[in-house]
Amino acid sequence: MAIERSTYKDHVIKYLYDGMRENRYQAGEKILESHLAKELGISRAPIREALADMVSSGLLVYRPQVGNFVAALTAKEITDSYVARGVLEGFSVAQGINNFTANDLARLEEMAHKMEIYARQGKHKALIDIGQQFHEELFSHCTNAQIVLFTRQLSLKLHLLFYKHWSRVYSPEEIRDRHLDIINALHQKDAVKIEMMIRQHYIETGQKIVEREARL
Amino acid sequence: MAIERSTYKDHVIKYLYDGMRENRYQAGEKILESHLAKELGISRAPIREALADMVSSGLLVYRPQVGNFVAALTAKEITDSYVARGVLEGFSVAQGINNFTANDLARLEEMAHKMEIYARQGKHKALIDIGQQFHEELFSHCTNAQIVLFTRQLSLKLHLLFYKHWSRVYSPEEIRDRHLDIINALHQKDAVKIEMMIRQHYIETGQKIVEREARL
DNA sequence: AAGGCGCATAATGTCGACATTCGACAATCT
DNA sequence: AGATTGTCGAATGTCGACATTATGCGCCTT
Repeated sequence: MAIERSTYKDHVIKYLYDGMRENRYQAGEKILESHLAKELGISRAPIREALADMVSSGLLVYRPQVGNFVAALTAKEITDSYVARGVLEGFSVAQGINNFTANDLARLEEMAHKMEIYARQGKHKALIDIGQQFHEELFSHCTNAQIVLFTRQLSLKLHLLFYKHWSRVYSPEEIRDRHLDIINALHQKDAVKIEMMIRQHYIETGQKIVEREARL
Repeated sequence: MAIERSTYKDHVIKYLYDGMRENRYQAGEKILESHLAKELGISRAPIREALADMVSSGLLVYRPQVGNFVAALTAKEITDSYVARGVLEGFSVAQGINNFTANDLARLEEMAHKMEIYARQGKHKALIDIGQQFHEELFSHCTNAQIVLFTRQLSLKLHLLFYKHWSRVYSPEEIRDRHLDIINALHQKDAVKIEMMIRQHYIETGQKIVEREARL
């Protein structure tokens, strides 16, 4: 498979992202540099850079002198990651709470209803996409670039590793209500309340996902 | 300068850390791969890996096709980083609040007093070292590996970029009291209180550091 | 048969060289 | 003079090959 121009590293990263989204890699699987190099028709140098990048975002795990492996999180690590996401996104939204316009809130509400519909129809892919958008919209109103960076990093990691579970741990009504609760708190402009609500939201979601993983 | 054995990347990282600690690099300065390669007597490959690693921890900034530069944070970015640190370390300590033994608390108290002494004596290096230890001790009782990881990353970044300011923005008494306040809250085992106290602590410190930077 | 040792294989770590791109300076034009 | 363009040097991006190390298999020993 050929790749166009500009720096190869980003192409490799995108290639691996897509691969994970399409389930072409299993948790714990080893990623061989030379295989990727052959697949993409480039040398190992940019491959290595891409892998190192994904290690730093937690999608891969690196063992010196051994190689890179698709992250295989333990139950505790899954819980921890969701808690961390809750802490970060909770603060993000609270910090940016005054930057939401009426228009923003209306759009969020619409998304919540769309999510319910997609959930009922079993359109998991569409549901997951909107879910991503919803939360990206939530925390991107935060003006603290450092927090947004961490939040987005965790968002990506959890998305790629657990997206397939997320859409199945809540009923359509639960999905709608949980998101509407957040929107209501946004209307009230209560920073403390929304921080703790979102934190709690992710803690619960993490627990459900761990339970679901255990069952498989 | 020769380097021993095992993977070179870590040596390069340590070399750059030390260089930053010893003020051999200025904010915004470009890091030339070939210079480092010559200095260390190795090829550019491990250098590039080390630089990429430091980019991911925020110590360097990377511009494609141009190079790596020592991070030069704007006032807003400094503020943001300290706020982020406060959010993360605040949660860390709150989460691990029940893991502190009486012994731990006694050690922390001793550190606080040592810090006051060093501050009075103008022993900035020793003061800074104990300060690092104090906070490492604080957040490392947290069992959430993900949060600890982020916290430690920010801790390192802020340390290397601003350590020289930190020891000068508070009086010896302030340093002692601010840390004793934290220890008192730890005794009370009030998770919410300590989370917000530490968060506030870093927000204030960030502001002071920004003010001090502006004056130079 | 079980366990450990050593070798073969294949992957990662590192290297030096080449290709490509950026940034600065000089020459030219308006 | 100021701005624009062309050129050149130097740094990054990429490559292919070599050095080194981990892992698995087979043989040997007990």
